[in-house]
Amino acid sequence: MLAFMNLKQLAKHLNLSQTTVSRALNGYPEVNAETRRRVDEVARRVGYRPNPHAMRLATGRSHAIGHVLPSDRMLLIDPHFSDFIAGAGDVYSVNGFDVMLHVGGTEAEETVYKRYAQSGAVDGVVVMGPRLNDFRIALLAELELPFIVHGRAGDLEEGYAWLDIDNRGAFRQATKLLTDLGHRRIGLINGNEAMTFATHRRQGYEDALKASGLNADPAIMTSDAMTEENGYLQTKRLLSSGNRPSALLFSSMLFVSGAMRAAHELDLHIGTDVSLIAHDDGLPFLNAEGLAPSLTTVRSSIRAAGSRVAELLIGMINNPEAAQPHELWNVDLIVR
Amino acid sequence: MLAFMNLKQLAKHLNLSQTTVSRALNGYPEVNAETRRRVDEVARRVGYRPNPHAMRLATGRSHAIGHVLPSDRMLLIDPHFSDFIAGAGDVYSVNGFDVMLHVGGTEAEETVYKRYAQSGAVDGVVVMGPRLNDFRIALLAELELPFIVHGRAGDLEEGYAWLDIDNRGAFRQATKLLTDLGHRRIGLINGNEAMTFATHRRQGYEDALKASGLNADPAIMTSDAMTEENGYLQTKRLLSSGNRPSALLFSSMLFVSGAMRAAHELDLHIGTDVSLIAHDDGLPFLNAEGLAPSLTTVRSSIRAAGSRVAELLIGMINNPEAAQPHELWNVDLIVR
DNA sequence: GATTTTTCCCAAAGCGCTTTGAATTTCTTA
DNA sequence: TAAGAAATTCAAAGCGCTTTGGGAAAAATC
Repeated sequence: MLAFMNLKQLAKHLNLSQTTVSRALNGYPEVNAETRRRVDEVARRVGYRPNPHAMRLATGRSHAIGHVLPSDRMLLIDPHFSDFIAGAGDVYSVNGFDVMLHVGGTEAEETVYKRYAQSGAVDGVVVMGPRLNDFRIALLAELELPFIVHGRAGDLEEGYAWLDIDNRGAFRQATKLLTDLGHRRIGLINGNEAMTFATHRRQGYEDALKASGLNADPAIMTSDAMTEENGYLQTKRLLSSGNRPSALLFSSMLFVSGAMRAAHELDLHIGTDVSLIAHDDGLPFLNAEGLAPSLTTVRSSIRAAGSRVAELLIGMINNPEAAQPHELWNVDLIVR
Repeated sequence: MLAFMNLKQLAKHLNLSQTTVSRALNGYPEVNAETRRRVDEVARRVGYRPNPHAMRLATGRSHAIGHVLPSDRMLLIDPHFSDFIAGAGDVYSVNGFDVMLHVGGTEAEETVYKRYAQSGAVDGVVVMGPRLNDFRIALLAELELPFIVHGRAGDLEEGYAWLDIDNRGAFRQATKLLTDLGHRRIGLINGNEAMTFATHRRQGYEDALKASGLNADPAIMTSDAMTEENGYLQTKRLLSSGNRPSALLFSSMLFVSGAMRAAHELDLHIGTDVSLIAHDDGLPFLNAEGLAPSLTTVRSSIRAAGSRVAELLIGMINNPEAAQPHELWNVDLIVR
């Protein structure tokens, strides 16, 4: 069992030239069907694997996708990330792509992208957690490195590929559901509004309030990192204020964990004293269905988004001429 | 500004041979100090970056570390993972290593490791979430791919490098604290015991019970994926049983979220009706300090473990002759 | 001053793959 | 049946770097 055979040896073994073997293996047309069969069979039998570094050097393609996580703490550690990458990773590996992950460190994020572009270390990158006017978009466009954004950079929708969920629509719907139920004072516990998804959610919320002739009250709108603790703190603050909201809208299930804790502490009953609706990314360790009283959610699997983003990016890499994909996903309002 | 200059061009630009330039850049001794200075300076000025693929092909070293996540769902999506990798990633990037992440997909885990070993795609790998007699350890040893295990494979402690926390000691201590306080019936909500860390924790728990002349009662010991929902379900089950435990021990803060929900629902007051102690991995989105009533924990930062594991592995790669590192970390019992 | 060392640098040979350009062989067509 | 076309195959030239095996110049030794 010659585990570490290289092309040259394999070719000799087959009494063929490297050229022919290489072509046979890579599916080029100019090779006899019978020859190809032989090559494939022997290659499989001896367990031949082309050396990826040599392949990369020769082709200039790396068959790797870059994910760069800002050194900025909050995004990095975000559990939403691991679920996204779980979805994407699946697609990558099926398509023979590796993931190059870059986390924090001293090297500036910008430098990492430049290095990637210059060296061909990756064939493309995924931009996660875009901000308003995110600098990465301009940078990557200039570097001519194929990339796709999970989310959008503010209102900018052209000039780059993206996949986003309709955060604005989702929160509009959710808020409308509450106003239709008669709620007049609805709090919003949002994620950090430096991120566009949070901005969009606030806009949806405001849309719906306005449609009902209500004004958004900044006193009951918050914008913070999505942690259990912040969910607790903000909920407690809002629910213990004099003019307390009768319903709360959350940008993450992580908030909800904390919120329930706060509600219980204040002896407020969820569903009667205060209504809760949350955005549910489908994080597997935090299941909305399991909550009692069951929670109404706007649900969109972040994992599914990861898969699709990966597919789209691979498509862009394989076919650079095609138009930049833009996908806006509807979000399911699940009334419970 | 010639951003995409290669060695040849750089050498010509400097009126030197590629050899000399390469050596100057890589810190070899046989080059004149002044020459080296010139090379360094010009290289920096023109922004020269060696092509990593060429480098890898020539040296056979990839400057990348592999992390392979089993397709098995529960580990993969585990938020503990993202915090571990956050710690490791920092160290990698400081040392010029990339992370190769492989997630699920159709390719068998074993095949991935073989491919890595054969092709030199990575210089080493990190094994996460080891199980009793984990097959990866034998495999990687046979493949002669440097690797380090975060945790241990059951009682096997030799023959591979590892870093683990003293789970057994931690749970022994935590349990002892409870028995010292007079608790006689203590429940254990553990992670999946296929993982060694969970087994170790149970053993520590049993050690302490035995030391107090108590018997472990399987009826109040559970072993499940560490999710909020399981924490809720198991806590509810245990606390609504006839002979309910007066204290509960949790393997994860995720469990605790659910547990608090369950306790509130049952109208049991935490701290008086039932005492809680949990293992706290220091996940940033789930802060034990923020909990009220504040929670006693055995705490060990999974992120710090990630950093240290990365350091150790890089050390092993740079110095293959050295002895395999074994590190057992004490866990802090934080009484609140 | 001649010889040996040391210092510094270079040309050229890989690393293992893809791809170009050309050479065979086989098949068509006139 | 000879010439042109099509089908296959090959030798060789890269891709951009490291590293081996010398050499020339400078320094040290006798």
